[in-house]
Amino acid sequence: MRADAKRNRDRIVEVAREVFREHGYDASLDEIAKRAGVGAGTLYRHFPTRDALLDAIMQSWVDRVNEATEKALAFEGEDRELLIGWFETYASLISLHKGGPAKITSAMGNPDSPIVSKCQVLTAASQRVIDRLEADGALRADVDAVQVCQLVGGVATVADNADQPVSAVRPLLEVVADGMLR
Amino acid sequence: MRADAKRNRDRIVEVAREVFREHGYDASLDEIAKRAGVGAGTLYRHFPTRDALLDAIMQSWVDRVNEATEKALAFEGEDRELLIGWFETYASLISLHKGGPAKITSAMGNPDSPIVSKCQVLTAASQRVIDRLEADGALRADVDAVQVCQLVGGVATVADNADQPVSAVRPLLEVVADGMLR
DNA sequence: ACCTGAACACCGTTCAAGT
DNA sequence: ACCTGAACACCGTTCAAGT
Repeated sequence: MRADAKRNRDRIVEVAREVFREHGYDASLDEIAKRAGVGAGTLYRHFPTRDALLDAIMQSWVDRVNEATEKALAFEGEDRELLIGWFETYASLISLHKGGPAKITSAMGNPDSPIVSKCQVLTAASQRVIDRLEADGALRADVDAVQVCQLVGGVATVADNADQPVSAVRPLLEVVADGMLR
Repeated sequence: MRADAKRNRDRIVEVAREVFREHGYDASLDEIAKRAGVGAGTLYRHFPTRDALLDAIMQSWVDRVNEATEKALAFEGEDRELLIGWFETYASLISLHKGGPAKITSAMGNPDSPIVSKCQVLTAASQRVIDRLEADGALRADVDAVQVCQLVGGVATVADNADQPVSAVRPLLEVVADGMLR
């Protein structure tokens, strides 16, 4: 890739992150191009779809997911608290910007989504939490990681749609946790 | 209201119901006007916002909610089955068209929403189911109707976003039910 | 009083011309 | 090889003119 192409690409991703945070996932791509100082065609050349741009944005976000997972697993205390804590972390992680929770959760379990690899990072993280609880014998046998991601994603979507912080839906997360635990 | 105005209004609602079912809640309002055989301005005169049109569509839908509630309450069997059955019914009721679950669920508990009255119909219905279960002593004390609507609405939104039928998310509804029951 | 539809604004997407 | 930005298409919304 040519140096100027790489520079443009990086700049677009950086600006997109900013604009998505400000205006949500439905933000104007034209504004992103303008703020990045490139023509509209350049944006489309690098990212043929809106989702491709989202995928690029989430590249650096993977590190944060892994960090948060380690932190959750290091928690020493009651299983219920661990689980609810992870739910809150998970919900926050997918609340990158308005429209994010719905976008990510609907991609969950869909192998054709342009952001599959990012969903896998999330399901893998949830799987690790589940494994830890399963080892404690604290879990009902029939829950899998994708279901957990969908459920918590659904709750996060509720909060996002209502323009409320994740903390506002904590009672819902507690119900979900209780439904999963023995 | 003049006779021709009423005729136009009714026609718009009827067509909107059809078009929303076909193309989801984001369908083009222009297409609705065209199919209804009215000018774009006429649609805007009767329904200044997209939500006002949705509210009108849901007018007749209220009867269906009440019917379904009676049917759910008439169920004789285990509490768990009753609750899961109601969840499935609820999820189907708010899946009027693509985008419906998110729209309705985000309006839940927001007094300024243009479709508040419709949300109240839903929460009242859920409250009746909750009351029945509470009388049986089957419920955890700390669940209210709005929370139930939000949780089940969140699950319905997951199904809707992934273009899947309500039946596909039944395992998630079971987890929610188990979280609510003693 | 109500309706029509042209006009405007806005945004996504493409592509010919330029470097 | 990559970029630009004008051009096109599409849709929401308004409003002057018509009945």
